[in-house]
Amino acid sequence: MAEAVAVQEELRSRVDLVGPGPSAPATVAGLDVAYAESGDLLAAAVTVLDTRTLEVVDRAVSVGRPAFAYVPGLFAFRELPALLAALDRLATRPELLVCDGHGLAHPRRFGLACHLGVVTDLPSIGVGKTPLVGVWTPPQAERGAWSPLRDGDEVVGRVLRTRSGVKPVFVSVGHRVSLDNAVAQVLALTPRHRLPETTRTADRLCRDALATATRR
DNA sequence: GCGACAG
DNA sequence: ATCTTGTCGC
Repeated sequence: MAEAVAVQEELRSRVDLVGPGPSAPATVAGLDVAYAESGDLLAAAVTVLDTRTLEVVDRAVSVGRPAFAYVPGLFAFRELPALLAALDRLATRPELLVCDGHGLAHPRRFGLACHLGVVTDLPSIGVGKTPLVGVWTPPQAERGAWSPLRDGDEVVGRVLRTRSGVKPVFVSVGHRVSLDNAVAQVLALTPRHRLPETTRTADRLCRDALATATRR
């Protein structure tokens, strides 16, 4: 487990925090993982959406075993293998990865989104539903409002309101994307729901894959 | 020492 | 993450 931390400290030097990343990507990928109640089986899914129509144009899944125990801060080691396997099965090359979890908003500034970005060398961002690190003040109630997510004296992300009057999401940079662009991409992916269409479609796909794998 | 703690 | 019912609102 100490080795995992060492790996993060080593790889974090490869993170590109400047970006700014694609301003108008043609395709964006969503990644998510579902677990069986038994906890010994999981399904990872990647869906690639056409950013203009938000329709799924490519998809891939990977069923396997959790590669690591769930430890906050080392979360990537648990899902990364399966997610990479799913990414390898994609027929297309997405221009941006939208991860279900954090990027820089991590105790060592190397969350899942950073890890996935560095390993694939693809632009990536993290969109978390709940915080891992940082303090913030609630953003205004209107969609698009945000407030900085601060950890110590660093701004590690933004608390973004994707739907008026609904609980905000936590956006942070993963790799090769600027924070401004990360927020712009998330808003483009949330025309009607709190979570990006990318994570919603990936979530449905991995749940279906898990159900299929379980009943066999 | 006692909590908090992505999914 | 997963286990869970009804309910309020667009």
